[in-house]
Amino acid sequence: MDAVLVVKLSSFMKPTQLSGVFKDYQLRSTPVREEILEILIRKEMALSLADLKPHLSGASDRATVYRTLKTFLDKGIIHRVPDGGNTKYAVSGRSGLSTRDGHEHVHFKCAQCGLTRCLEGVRIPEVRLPEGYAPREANLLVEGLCQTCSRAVTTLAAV
Amino acid sequence: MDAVLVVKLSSFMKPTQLSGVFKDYQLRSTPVREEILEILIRKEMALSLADLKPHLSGASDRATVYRTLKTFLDKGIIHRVPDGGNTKYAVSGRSGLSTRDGHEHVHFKCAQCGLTRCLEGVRIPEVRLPEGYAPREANLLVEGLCQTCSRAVTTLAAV
DNA sequence: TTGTTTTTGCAACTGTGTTGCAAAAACAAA
DNA sequence: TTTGTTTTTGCAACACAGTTGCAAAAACAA
Ligand SMILES: [Mn+2]
Ligand SMILES: [Mn+2]
Ligand SMILES: [Zn+2]
Ligand SMILES: [Zn+2]
Repeated sequence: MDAVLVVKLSSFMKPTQLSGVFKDYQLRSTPVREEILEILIRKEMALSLADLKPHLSGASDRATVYRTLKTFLDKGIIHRVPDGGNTKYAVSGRSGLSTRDGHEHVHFKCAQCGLTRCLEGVRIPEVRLPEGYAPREANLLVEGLCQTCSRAVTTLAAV
Repeated sequence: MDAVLVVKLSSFMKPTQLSGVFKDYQLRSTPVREEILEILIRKEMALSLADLKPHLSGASDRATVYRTLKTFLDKGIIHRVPDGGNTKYAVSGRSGLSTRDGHEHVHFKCAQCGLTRCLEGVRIPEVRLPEGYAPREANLLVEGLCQTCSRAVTTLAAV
């Protein structure tokens, strides 16, 4: 881990600009990497391998995808989003700050539609631990209904 | 889910008393169930199937163990403890309250020794979510050094 | 274009968690 | 204690996650 480079990954970024990102991280620019990173950027949600697969253009091996994700993790391009099911992955914020950099945000999983999102604006509150515990990082997953699904419920109730 | 029965499961409970617990939950008392429950009670930490296995007296099928855990979950005897790795399980507090009952406590995973514990006294703080999100439950995992391991570090530094 | 280094695909493997089914065990009732 | 019913267990098979060794292919720097 060396990347002090703060690269902004936004969904407004053109495919052409993406290959430049890899140079910054000293990674070779390959079709698989570009495709995976683009999917993770466009879909603004955390994706598991299974979620990712249908978006991948046919030919790319599972092992390669896993290796790609691991590489992105190592470089801090993406972060893990544990949501109870299989591990999901999301790009490390528009700010370019990974979880390890202390930018620890809350994750929200919708019980209805199943989508998991980074709530980048919501910090994990401090907790007071018993004597002797030395915390280093924290992960807070909130489950419930997302905006879309809770609106649906409200609308339904109003009818 | 029906159990309003609040059964206290403590590590001071004798094996004989355990079989009584099952009756309260309308479960048949079997060797496998008694053994698994006893292990979960004695070890005061969250255990995965892999953690559990070496403590089981030889003959008990993986499928049976999983089914037993699921049964215990359904009855609220134990709760899931997601700690990033495989799912772990821990008895639902001395108070007999499961996570679903609103007694949501923090879990701590030690980066050194790998043990994951329920911090039953530490509640998960409320978080203010963006408009529209309707939270139902929350899970907070803190990683760092546990009491034992952080003490070891301190001691080492003092030498 | 060439040579070096990295990445990919394939295959094989470990481990988790689930399910159908028939035999065995638990229990309630006689 | 025996019997009959219901639940639990073990086995086998399965689907899927995630990892690794290795040789071929692709990326890149010179
Ligand atoms: Mn996130
Ligand atoms: Mn717990
Ligand atoms: Zn939703
Ligand atoms: Zn420790």
